[in-house]
Amino acid sequence: MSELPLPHLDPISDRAVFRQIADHIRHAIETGALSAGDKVPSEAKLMQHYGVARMTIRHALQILQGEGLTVAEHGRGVFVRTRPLVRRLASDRFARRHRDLGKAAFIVETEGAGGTPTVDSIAITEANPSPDVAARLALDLRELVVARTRRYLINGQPVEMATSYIPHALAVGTRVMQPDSGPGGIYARLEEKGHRLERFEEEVRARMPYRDEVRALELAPGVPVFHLIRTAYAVGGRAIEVCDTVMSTDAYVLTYELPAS
Amino acid sequence: MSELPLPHLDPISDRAVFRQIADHIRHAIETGALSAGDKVPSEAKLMQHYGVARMTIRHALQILQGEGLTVAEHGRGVFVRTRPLVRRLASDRFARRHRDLGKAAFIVETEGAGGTPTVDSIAITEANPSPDVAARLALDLRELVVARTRRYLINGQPVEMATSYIPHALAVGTRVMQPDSGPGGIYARLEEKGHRLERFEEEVRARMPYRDEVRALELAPGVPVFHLIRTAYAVGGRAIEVCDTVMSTDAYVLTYELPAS
DNA sequence: AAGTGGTCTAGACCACGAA
DNA sequence: TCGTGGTCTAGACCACTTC
Repeated sequence: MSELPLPHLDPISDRAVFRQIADHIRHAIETGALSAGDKVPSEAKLMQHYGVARMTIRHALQILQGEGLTVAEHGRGVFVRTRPLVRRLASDRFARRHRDLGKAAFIVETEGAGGTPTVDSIAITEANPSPDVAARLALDLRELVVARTRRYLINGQPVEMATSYIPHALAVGTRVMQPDSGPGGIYARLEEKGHRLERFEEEVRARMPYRDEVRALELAPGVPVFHLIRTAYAVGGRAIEVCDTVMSTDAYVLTYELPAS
Repeated sequence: MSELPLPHLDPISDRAVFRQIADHIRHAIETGALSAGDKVPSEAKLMQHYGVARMTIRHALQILQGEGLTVAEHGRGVFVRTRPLVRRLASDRFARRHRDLGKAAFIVETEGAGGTPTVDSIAITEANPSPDVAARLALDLRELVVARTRRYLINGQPVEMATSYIPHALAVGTRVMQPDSGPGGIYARLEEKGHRLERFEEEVRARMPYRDEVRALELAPGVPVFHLIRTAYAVGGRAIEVCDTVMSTDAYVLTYELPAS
């Protein structure tokens, strides 16, 4: 406690004790008295400092963890969270000129930013579409779609999980159904087959992650996820792919260009 | 408990008891056995059903609340959260054709969706820009900017808080500095002054809200916020406005159009 | 072994809401 | 008044990390 001067409880305030304690620690983080990676005083020390029961201290720490300000590490202590490398996604990231390089966009961008990219958990299946996917692709529920799932990592840290759905009729006989879809990715394969891409529509939501997302993205408590649903339209207006993506909001800033006219 | 059949604890599992209980209730919500607005069994009933201490039940309920699945109402009970009216923001929402109507975009859109729009907490101040705003507007830190802050509500429910920053030199002698900026809003005023808008750049982040945002937007626990920073560029490339917006992720889906070429 | 957080108990008193 | 959730206590035992 000698390192971190914390105030004492205000006996007059009707603010709950655990909230006051959370306020003190939050303030220390916001002012920089505790900075990223620093250890928060242990529960035992905080109990002694404030003269309250352990559950009260734990409640306060839980508030901060829910706000995404701290992480607890079993047996080591509670630490101020460090922010990972942030990846900026530009709205022209699917422009054709970025696709002719022969390398996937994710690889190029990550290496350009000085990180080491990895892609794993690649699974390719054929199944009937969900009602939502079917509606977006203007398909019947009994038609087949190819689902390509993969997980993206930067410096070994998972940041994004994505599943693409492509009508089976468009995928047959192409590398779309193989783990390595070839230079330029599946968009290049679809364009080779005569489906020239015209535009994409992207829906952006944010929410707290589900349990399996917490596991797959190794999310810290209190970190929301972006949920993107992108539909690719070919010239003529036909939807030829839907991509459903969940990404850590810690690792991404999305940027878009909006027209004025 | 007769209404909601919950399983009992698995004595073999090494999954923590409070997690198992949270799993059961979450499953009931996901399968629709409990739907939006329904009351979760009271703590007392859950204690009896599972034969555990009250703190264990509370811990389980806290997990669900942190996931944004439930809300507790003091003296009434714990309820499955209801989703509010969702507003979809299109990427052409600042196109000039939407501005010539004489009404603010927010009003038109909300009325079109059958809601009642309100704008309050309007504050207009002059001050030096923050380093971030100054950089985006290519201003010196000693120059003045006009800050317009307002809060938007739908059916009395706050959904969005926004602050616009405009270089003082562009705002003098216009209604930009008055609470009612006139038909078409501040963009129309800036264009009248000869600053024809060319494009907007929007940065999208998501995170857990700060305390003051929880208050101002009346956010339920476990609901993240979108944080948008939009910069407006005039023909010639000059940045003429920065708008900083915090919105409930519950109330919004953002949609963007991406070019393929 | 010592220190840390993770889980759980069995109570207490309080504040709020509905009847 | 009664049932509800909100706060808090004072312990217990366990699992993990560091030394």
